[in-house]
Amino acid sequence: MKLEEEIKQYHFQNEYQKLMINQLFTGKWISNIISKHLKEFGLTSQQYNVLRILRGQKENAISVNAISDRMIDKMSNVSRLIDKLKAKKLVQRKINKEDRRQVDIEITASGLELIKKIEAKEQNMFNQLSALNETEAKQLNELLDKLRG
Amino acid sequence: MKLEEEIKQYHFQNEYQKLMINQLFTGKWISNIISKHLKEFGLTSQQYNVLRILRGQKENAISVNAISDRMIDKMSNVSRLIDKLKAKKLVQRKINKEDRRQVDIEITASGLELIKKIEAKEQNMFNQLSALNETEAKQLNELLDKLRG
DNA sequence: ATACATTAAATGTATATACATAATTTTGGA
DNA sequence: TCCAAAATTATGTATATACATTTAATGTAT
Repeated sequence: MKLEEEIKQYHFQNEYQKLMINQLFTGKWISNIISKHLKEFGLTSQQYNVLRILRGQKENAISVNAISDRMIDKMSNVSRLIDKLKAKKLVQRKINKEDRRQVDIEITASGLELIKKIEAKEQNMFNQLSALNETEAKQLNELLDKLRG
Repeated sequence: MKLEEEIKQYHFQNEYQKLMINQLFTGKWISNIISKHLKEFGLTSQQYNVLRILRGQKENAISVNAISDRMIDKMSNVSRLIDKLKAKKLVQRKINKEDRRQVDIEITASGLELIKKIEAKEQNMFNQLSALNETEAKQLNELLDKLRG
């Protein structure tokens, strides 16, 4: 639905104001799609993001800071996010021997399994974006990158 | 900066996965710009959104539900949002006489003043989007609308 | 070697949010 | 008319988030 109908606002100061609002709205829209998808697996989108980052590191454990650097939403308290994942036995902590301030995090076998299960149903999620064809999706990606300068 | 650098992820399953991530990232980016701008005025972006909706209604008070319908982020508890605005004397509540379930909300004079102050500095915020020219901004708006179907 | 600054992670705390439930009023059908 | 369903707003509660502070380890300049 057009933004105007979604929020019942039919006039904007300029194209940039509309863009801000549209971007906020669409970000929230995507975020809801993802949250719903992850709900049946008991994960938040932040937690899933961390799990995927850890998997991307293969065998190498990675510091809390490095996780934060790679997150889509660079929130301040990755520590507590790790707590949650650890409680579910999806990750484990290891003190780094070279720098004992640093705590390295590693995904567990059951963490890897969970990601697989989630990915098996992921196509359903992508299908919700199919109003755009691939060329348009690419074009949108480029405009978003450019927007952020 | 390109998404790849921002989150240090250089491979995506497909253009749609990248789009989801890019959209989340950019939504958060905009949201931060707005929050920072509003911080000096002591408002959250949700509160500001409500104030602007109320101003848009001119003289007419408007129900809590109608506010929710018009919000960018259609959150469940507008009631408590109104509490906060009322505590700052930016809005007031009025029981509707035709339907006593309904509570109509009205912006106060000082609410209107505050919006004016905020808007006076708004151009600074739009300037942060100036990496896109107006044609591109329009194109982006169209793609976002189309994405949501 | 010591003092001071910096870094990494964790914690405290206030506020925000999601989601379920309640309280009140209105609506609409038997 | 009366009663169940729906609508509207408010509240309870658990969790998430933002932001400041703390703790511990390391780096650096003298």
